[in-house]
Amino acid sequence: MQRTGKQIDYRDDELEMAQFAKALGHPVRVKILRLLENQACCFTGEMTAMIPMAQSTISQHLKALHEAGLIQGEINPPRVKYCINRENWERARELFDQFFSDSPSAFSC
Amino acid sequence: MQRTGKQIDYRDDELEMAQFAKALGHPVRVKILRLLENQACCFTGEMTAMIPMAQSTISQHLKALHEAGLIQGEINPPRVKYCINRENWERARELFDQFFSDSPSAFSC
DNA sequence: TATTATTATCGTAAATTTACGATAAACTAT
DNA sequence: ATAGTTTATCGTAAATTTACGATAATAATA
Repeated sequence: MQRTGKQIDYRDDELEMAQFAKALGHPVRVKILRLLENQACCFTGEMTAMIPMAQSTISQHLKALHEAGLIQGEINPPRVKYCINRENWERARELFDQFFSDSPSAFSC
Repeated sequence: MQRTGKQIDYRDDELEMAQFAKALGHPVRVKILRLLENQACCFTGEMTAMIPMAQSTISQHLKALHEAGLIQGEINPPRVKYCINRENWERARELFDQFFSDSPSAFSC
């Protein structure tokens, strides 16, 4: 909560990882990304039709994914077409891949 | 928040993904896992020495990682030796790998 | 201009997360 | 038994997240 002045020196990739992971840390956001991955839909409305949640809540989750950089929106009035952000998606893949594979020695502890 | 009776039918792997991701969703937990990955340390005390956070806070984060299944603790009185949980680590790797690589078509949207 | 359709934002309440210090618990060693 | 060491848990306060309904914003269309 950062109530003290103490600052922890995180590495850039630690912060990046955590940010991407945080965005993936809710099942509905995972579901949304899967839908976009499979091109099952792209417009916000299609998601709100498939997921029984208030439209405002979906929009909020889309915002979170957008702010994390995992998706991008293209205005196509009056609708918005969402897509996966190719560049950051690759970056996230890279980070997770490195993170999980980087450590053959870790299990002998 | 689940204040309504509405239940969303998440797939098992969506829930699993989200849970692992949530555990990875804080930089200090990423750092802790990296330390364990690199075998830079194993005992709780070594982490509290390296990370300028209250011992109770570190312990709380360790609990979160433990509950997510990413680490396991072995009591070695009066200390506790933490290690990465091999089985779940593999599972997480698999899930993230699938998730990120499963979709060559997603970018043409 | 008024209407319609789609999406974002606002205001909110409840739940959860995060951080801390203090304390308890568990086990050794004296 | 007592003291010391290490770690978990408790109690807490502040921040953030999550969900909702209501409303605003935007642009096409009638």
